[in-house]
Amino acid sequence: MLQLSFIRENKELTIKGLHKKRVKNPEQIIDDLLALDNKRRETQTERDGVLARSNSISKEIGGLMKAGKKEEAEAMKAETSLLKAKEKELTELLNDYEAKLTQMLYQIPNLPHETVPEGAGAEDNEVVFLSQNAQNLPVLEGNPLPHWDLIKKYDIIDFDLGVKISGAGFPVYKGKGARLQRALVNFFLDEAIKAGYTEIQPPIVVNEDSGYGTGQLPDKEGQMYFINADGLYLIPTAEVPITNLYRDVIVKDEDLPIKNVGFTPCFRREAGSWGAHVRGLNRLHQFDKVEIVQITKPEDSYKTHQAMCDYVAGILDKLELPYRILRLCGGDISFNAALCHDFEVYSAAQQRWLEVSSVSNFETFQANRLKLRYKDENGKTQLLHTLNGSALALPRILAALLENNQTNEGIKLPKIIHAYTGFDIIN
RNA sequence: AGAGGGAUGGCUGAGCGGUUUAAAGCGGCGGUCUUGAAAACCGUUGACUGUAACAGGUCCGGGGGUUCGAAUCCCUCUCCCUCUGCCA
Repeated sequence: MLQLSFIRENKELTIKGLHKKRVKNPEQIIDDLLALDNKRRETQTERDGVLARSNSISKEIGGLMKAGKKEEAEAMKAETSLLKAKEKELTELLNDYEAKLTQMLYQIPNLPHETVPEGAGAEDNEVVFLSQNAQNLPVLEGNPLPHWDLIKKYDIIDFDLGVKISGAGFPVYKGKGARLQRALVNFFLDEAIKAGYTEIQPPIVVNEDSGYGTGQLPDKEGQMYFINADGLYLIPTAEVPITNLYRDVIVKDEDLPIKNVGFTPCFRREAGSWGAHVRGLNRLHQFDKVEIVQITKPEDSYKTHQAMCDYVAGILDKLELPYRILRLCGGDISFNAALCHDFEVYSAAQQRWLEVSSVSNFETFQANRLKLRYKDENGKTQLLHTLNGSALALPRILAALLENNQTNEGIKLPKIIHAYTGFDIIN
């Protein structure tokens, strides 16, 4: 969430940013927020005065009791009952204001970076890069099959078996399908390690605090699977556990920047979507993903965002997949992000662009909730910036690899992965 | 899962109702001394809130209570350790 102090000091900037994010009537929202903030601070000042008086009386009573002046001490207790009542009333008021302020802040999205284009939705996203092999979109010869037919033809992924043991959206990977996915995971992890990331294997269930820390809660509660008996959530992305490692941490200067990578299954309930665009591997309840997470000083985060985008682009190049990079517009960018670049690969049989990665800079938006800080050169405690990106999400990469590389002989895999799979064709 | 013991500042650890505005040690930072370093000695050493700046307020695992006053007493939750049991 945004810092209240920032909003107080940058009211116009905040309102401008919220307009770009297509928030309705931000003037009213910010006015209400600041009015409540004023009331809160007045109340706190008043309560603190009452507490200060109570504290000093208690000390005096302590002194008198010690000196054996019991009667004088008793006399002083009279005032305290009044103070106590007042203090209780003011504290309740203060708690109420604070709860309301927090609720209001939870509803306010992050402000977009200046490079984020204006726009209402997906159609206004800006294509900032098109890979060489996507300049002319590949056209497949003969009767190309979409991946949901290819997986049946070669018997490498079975949705029906998944339905039998779990439900829709839980595919079973078999034989070369399973081996290809495992190979890709290893490839992605090795690449990240080469780029200086530290591999993390986090738990894939998290507690409520972690859900709040990275912003899945309170709003997106319905998106996560919840284990009622233990009060735990299945993670929707490795971002949640890996970023929450640093919740309530003041990071040492020499440990910055933090670069972590983790492979986990991801679980998403994603209720209510139907049709061809969610067929096959396009949208699942459980899927595998390798995620990169960085934590940087504020002045470094945009340079880091670029580096992370370059890194993801490099992997797609090695996989020889046609892709484009979109800079999401104000209306389409996620609630938490200040800047987000989506990577989409072209899946030639579906003739569709599939989102395979999303690289975001959250600036201090997550760090503020996480209380993730460092000491700047003046010794002052400051919020850090958090960033993350998929590198990469497996199912859609798999879909594109299968579709784009199909031939009459079988699916010919890109060279880079042969050493990982131990085979070069699925037939 | 049963029984018992714990949770205090970056770490170790005292405090068990009123100079605790948390002792002491270690570590960190600054200084004296030194050609430099070590040792020794001296000083310093958290977070949040609040203010123009002070002041003030909050924080001893979380929440609630008793009291004029709680790190200290009571209730409750969470987590950790030891023993027993179970187990990949």
